[in-house]
Amino acid sequence: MTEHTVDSADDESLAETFWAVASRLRRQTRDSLAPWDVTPSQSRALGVLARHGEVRPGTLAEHLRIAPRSATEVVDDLQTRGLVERRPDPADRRATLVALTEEGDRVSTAIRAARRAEADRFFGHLNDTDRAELARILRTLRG
Amino acid sequence: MTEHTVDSADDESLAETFWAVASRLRRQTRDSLAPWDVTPSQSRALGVLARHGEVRPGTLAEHLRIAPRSATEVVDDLQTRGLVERRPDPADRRATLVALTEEGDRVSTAIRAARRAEADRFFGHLNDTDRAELARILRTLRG
DNA sequence: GATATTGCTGAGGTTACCTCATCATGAGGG
DNA sequence: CCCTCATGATGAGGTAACCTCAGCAATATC
Repeated sequence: MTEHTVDSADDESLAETFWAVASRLRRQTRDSLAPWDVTPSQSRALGVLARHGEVRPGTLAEHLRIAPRSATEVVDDLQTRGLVERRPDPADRRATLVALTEEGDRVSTAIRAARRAEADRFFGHLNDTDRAELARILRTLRG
Repeated sequence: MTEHTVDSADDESLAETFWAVASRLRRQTRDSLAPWDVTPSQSRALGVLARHGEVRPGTLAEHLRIAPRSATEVVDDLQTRGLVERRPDPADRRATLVALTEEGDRVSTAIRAARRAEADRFFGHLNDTDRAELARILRTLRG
């Protein structure tokens, strides 16, 4: 078994604590996505597609705030998993449109529910007051 | 400039706000580390070494909450940059001790100051009460 | 029509992690 | 004293999620 020998004593900065929490949340998210064999970044892309319908890879990249080339990659992965399909953009023959398949639509709906449950579990360790405080403070920091 | 913020369209969940803050902080941290050509994970390791003095790779891993093998890697990188050195542990011939070099000590001190300034800038928007609250809440979430 | 721009993707790189296998050393039992 | 098991570090090899740069079409602009 692992022992909790982590710095709880010394003056860990706020930023460090923040990152520790972030990495825990990231791992939990990953785990909660495991049943669908979908990575977090794929799930984010599915979310955009569910909200916006068919979009070009470039547009997807903007929504995800990543480079266009990286969007191509995510789309590749989703396509091999049969969750999205590419079709030519009738308006511009250079462009492609990416859309959810039926399966992709099902999975994206299921994931949305799972993610909400997962967030509840994670932040559920807090009482209502703390959760509200955290939300308020984070909104201040978001800028 | 490129960070994984979730599409900020609808449904502002706690998790989404959290990640929005995370990406802002991450970018700022990266920028503030640039002058020393040290990655965030290396800087975290330097921090642990500065606080704890010489430690074994395995102990370092515990503090950083990463696998022992990954600590070996971070130490490798810091060693090629001349910021740390390995020496045999006199108490156990299987083990190695990792310690800051003089240069590593200088750099880690400089980084510490820069990070504090950066954190002040980032978390400085909060008053003392909120900062304390945030720290407390994050510590309960860290697990 | 020549030129610049846009949209996508191939090639190849980076960071920060991971697991599994190996090897030396150390600790405890018989 | 030997045998077995646990432990510390590391080699080998892998993954996710990004990146840049180059190149090729197709479109827009002048």
